[in-house]
Amino acid sequence: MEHSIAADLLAWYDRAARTLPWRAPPGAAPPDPYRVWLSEVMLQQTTTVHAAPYYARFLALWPTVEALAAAPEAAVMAEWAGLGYYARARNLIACARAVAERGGFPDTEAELRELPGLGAYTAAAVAAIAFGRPAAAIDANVERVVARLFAIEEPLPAARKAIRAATEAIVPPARPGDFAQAMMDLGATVCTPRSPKCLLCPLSTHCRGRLTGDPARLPIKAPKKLRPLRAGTAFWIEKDGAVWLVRRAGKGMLGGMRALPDDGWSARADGSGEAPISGAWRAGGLVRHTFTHFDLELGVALYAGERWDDLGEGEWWPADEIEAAGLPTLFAKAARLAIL
DNA sequence: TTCCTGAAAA
DNA sequence: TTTTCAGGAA
Repeated sequence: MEHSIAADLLAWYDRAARTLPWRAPPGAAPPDPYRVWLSEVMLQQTTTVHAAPYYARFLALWPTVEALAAAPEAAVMAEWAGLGYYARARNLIACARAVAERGGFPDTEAELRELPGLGAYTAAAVAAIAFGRPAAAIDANVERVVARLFAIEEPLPAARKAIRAATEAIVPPARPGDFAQAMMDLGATVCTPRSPKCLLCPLSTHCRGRLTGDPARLPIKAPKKLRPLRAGTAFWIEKDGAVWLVRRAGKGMLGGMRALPDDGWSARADGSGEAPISGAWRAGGLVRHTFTHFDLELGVALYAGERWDDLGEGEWWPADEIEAAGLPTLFAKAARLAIL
């Protein structure tokens, strides 16, 4: 009974698999582990459409894990700009260096799990896709598919144990990598969050959620809490066509990224409003930006004074090449306002 | 609990 | 236009 779920899913995958830049066709030899790992890290909390151009650029710049390990940190962070969750980029570098050091990727789920930036999901995905291990790669797509398939009524996150057990029971010994990718494709294209296309689903005859009449309500999620609104200011300081940029602290919000100087706003408190240098300022507009756990209203202040000493650590960057600075989206928005 | 962003829905 | 939502690691 259970084994036919995998068989039906794989038969569907053989004709309906999405073609993605990092993926081997169904049944083909697995791609280079480096490519599998790079794509999976980029796909953490990120859609395939958004990640694809980043994947192509990274691969062109750094075709091997050794090349990435040898890359300057600042260059990697700048290439990551706009993808979000910048701890992933810091972990990417640390992981590349660890892997280069030990002479290649380990080929078991447990060893992969030890590397920086590889949690339960990514370790299982790389083990299955790159090394053919029968590991259960459970991302949000798989969670949704399995919760519906077995009509798991318990709300998330408590349901994770039951979902894991159910998933492990249907992972096939043959083609576990294709199985993992098929589950993700099914979740992304058929068993979608809002209006699942049950009529097109290769698993509809197995699906107990469908018998309840309304599979779309699964998985049940715990209610989310509302986001506070914070206020802050970013400072645009220009001199002879160049802008003053700083490097943010290595950890925390937008950690390690190039940025405009600001007044210290955070998730927990508004900024002080204090400018990094004294002199006249004029208003450059307001940027609204939403983070996971708070909304931010960032005022942009434009320097109108004429004393540029006492700026501290930072660098002058040509204002007309600000796109190339690798600013995270929040500051890219602020820069766009300032340049108008 | 702390980390971002862009697409989709309202 | 504004709001909601999708998507894992530490």
